[in-house]
Amino acid sequence: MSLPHALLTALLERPCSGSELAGRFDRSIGFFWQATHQQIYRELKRLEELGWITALEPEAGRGRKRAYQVLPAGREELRRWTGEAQEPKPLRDELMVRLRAEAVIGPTDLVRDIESRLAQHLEKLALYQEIERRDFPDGGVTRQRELQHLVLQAGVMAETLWVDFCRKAIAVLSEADVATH
Amino acid sequence: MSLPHALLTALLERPCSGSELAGRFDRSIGFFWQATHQQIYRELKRLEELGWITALEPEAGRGRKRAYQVLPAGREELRRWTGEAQEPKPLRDELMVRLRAEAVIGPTDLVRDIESRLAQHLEKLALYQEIERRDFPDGGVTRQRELQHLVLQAGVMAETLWVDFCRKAIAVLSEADVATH
DNA sequence: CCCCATTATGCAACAAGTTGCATAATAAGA
DNA sequence: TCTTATTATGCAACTTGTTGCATAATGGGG
Repeated sequence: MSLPHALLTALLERPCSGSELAGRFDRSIGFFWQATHQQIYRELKRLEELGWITALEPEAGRGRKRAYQVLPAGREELRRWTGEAQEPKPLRDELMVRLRAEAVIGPTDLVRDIESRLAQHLEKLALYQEIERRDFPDGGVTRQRELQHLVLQAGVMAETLWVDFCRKAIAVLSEADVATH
Repeated sequence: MSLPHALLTALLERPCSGSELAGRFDRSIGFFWQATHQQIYRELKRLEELGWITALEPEAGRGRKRAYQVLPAGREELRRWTGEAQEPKPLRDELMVRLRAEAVIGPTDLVRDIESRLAQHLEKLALYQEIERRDFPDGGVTRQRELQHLVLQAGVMAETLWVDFCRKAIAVLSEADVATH
């Protein structure tokens, strides 16, 4: 159960409409949580029924766009959920299955895909580092800023890990399969 | 669509029964892919209907345990899937949402949960490193072994990342919230 | 042999993610 | 002003993961 809480977080950061949320989940929030517009609308309806959020009147001149804001009960639910104990989620990535599969069936086109992934991860790493420079030149002045920076750092660390791992994988996959290697 | 392929991989590594698969998904395969026994049985039935695997006769003296093995069509499907291009899956972890939530609502018990997580990740890291020492003392002699080692290394890298990250998070979360900090 | 505990298999309901499709409202361009 | 493109909202079907529950077979102990 995280999409509702991600929505509550996003709306507490800034009240906005369903479609703006969809945009934010495609971009900034999407760096650490993803959701489709169908999901978002589905969930907004639920959150409203639970009394955790409320819809504001559409702004003048913006006839249809309906902004949502978090109610006290929603804020309290987010506080509860944030502080509760949760199990870490184990690693789970198709790439691991595919590497194990190649180990047993022999060479496939997997190395080409990993080369493409390497490029993508390098690109994303550069983007995160650029965002870091732009948004957090001094790290973070308030606790809030520091925490936001921390989440971005998680992205940097993850992309760095994938870059390293792709390089390792390409090295192994590119070797000729010599029996007494 | 990865569970079917994870099952094909596991069965190619070693034909076995549904319950043995469940055990393997709780342990070794479970380090990089997880599945419940309900899922496994559901999927085995599907794979059999697709003609990708076949059930062997129960072994003598093992009246009920039914082993499965992969058919040529299943092997070919696994080869196809392994080599196809796939998008990397972006980072997606509740902990990031919770950190962002705490940034906006203020202090919660999150730091306690992260301390507990740190211990869990350290423990798992130690376990993976022990497995690495035991199973791959020389890295890997064949391509197959090298690829298996590589997947284990991914686990080591991931746990190392989480240990580092938890430490960073604890440091930030433990600071008193001073405005002009 | 009998009884109880454990194991192997599997149905079912629900939640959450994914994809397709749709309508109405609004904005932009001619 | 009219037409077309874009945007905002949202229903629906399906897949995959999660959890509860169940039965029958097998194993172990008394």
